[in-house]
Amino acid sequence: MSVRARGTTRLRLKAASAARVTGPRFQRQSPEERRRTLILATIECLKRDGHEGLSVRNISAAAGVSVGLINHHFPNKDELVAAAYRYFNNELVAGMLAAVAGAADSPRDRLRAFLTASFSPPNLDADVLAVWVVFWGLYRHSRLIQRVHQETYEDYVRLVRGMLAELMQEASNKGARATRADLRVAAIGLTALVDGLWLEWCLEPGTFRPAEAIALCEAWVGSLTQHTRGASLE
Amino acid sequence: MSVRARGTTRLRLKAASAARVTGPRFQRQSPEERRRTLILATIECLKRDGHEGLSVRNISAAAGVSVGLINHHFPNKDELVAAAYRYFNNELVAGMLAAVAGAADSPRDRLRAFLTASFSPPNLDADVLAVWVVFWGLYRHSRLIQRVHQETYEDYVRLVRGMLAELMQEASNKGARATRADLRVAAIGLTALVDGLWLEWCLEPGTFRPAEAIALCEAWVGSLTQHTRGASLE
DNA sequence: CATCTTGTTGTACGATCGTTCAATAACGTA
DNA sequence: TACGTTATTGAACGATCGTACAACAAGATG
Repeated sequence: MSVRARGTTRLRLKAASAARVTGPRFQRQSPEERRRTLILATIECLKRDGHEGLSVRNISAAAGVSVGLINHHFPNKDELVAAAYRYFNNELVAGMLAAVAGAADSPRDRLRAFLTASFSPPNLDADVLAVWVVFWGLYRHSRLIQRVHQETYEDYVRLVRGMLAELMQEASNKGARATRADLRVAAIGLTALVDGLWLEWCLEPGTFRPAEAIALCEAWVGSLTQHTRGASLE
Repeated sequence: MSVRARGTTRLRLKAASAARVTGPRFQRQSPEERRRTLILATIECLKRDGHEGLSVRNISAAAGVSVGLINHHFPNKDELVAAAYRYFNNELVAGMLAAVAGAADSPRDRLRAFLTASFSPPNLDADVLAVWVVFWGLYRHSRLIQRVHQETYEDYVRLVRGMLAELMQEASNKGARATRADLRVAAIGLTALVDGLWLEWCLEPGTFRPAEAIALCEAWVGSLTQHTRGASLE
């Protein structure tokens, strides 16, 4: 935070505050820039202080702006939080898509890339869990949050189902019999396993290593595609 | 809430409020009773309003008492919340232990009873999830909550590991080879799968039926005990 | 019936919350 | 350089928060 040195040290006539040598007291930014700054500050506060950190004063301080600016760029605090939730969701999905897209061209490699990304930073982080937990707590009572969830979670589900469909298609070519019902149950199970392991690790990082979680998930998928039948009772 | 009719309608001399015909305005209770009432009211508020419901005025209103009474039975609000968390945890574990104890005398039946209890009311409930989420959110920043978690979660882990140990012992008698490392990984995996499915169902109850979740878990345990080796890479 | 203990009430206080709004000033534009 | 737009500030507001505390009264005790 260096003192900004302007080219011309102008003499203010109206506000003749004694000896003004510093430059402008703040920088104007475009609404898009400022909104993004505030969103990032919100997530930062969420990571640091959890639900308690969600105050306009806390957030504005983290963003380095005044309290009033929040209500200038967002109609109210809930909208800012919802925007932060959307950003957080989009970042997760984008990271997953990128990880999968960067993997080798094999269903098994794509799954491994997905799992590796799931159990690596920045996702595998207690701070990140703290942020999610706060959003989950808001979910039931905020229509805004519900809408954002619905819009963003869809992409995640599509990714998981797509990967499993590839794998089961491959297994099917080798003689195994995999139905559409199996795919549905498999997606539910894999999601649950990943989420549960991720939750467990974030809450108590010492109990197992990320590599074990990945192996566990791969074994689970393997047990699905290896046998003729999966888990469903019907 | 009927008007309490006392045997003798006594005439108050000091507080000569006009025409006092009602009985006592409140009932004194033992500290244990009152503490329990306040704890139940806290959980009720948590279910109804989530984190927002955690105010002394909201809680005291739900308990039918005045605001000040909370600080008479608890040193501060955080202690009340921690007590509610302890109660909530103990209820869960007690319910699980009872379900398992009431099952037939077979490892497989005990596991099924455990899973059935996990995916049935009162555990399988969006309201209950909302309560858990709030507690999770408090976990990182409250030493009280951390201590309660540590003390109560231990019992749950012991139960899960005990059931899996039985099952793997049984499988071992039938020729399968199961190591202690497998047991550890199995406990981690089963816990994650149960938690993940439970979370998934509470968030979106329409996507699958509780019976499917049970079948999924049983198939997972089956794939562990059936084969010679589990999931670990080492 | 008088007395004592203490569970209970309800007000008051200071802190902090989200939001409003008039004043200010940064910076593009003419 | 002068002007206009508007991003930005910061004080002020009412509401609500957790807690403290003096007064009250319910119920046990003699």
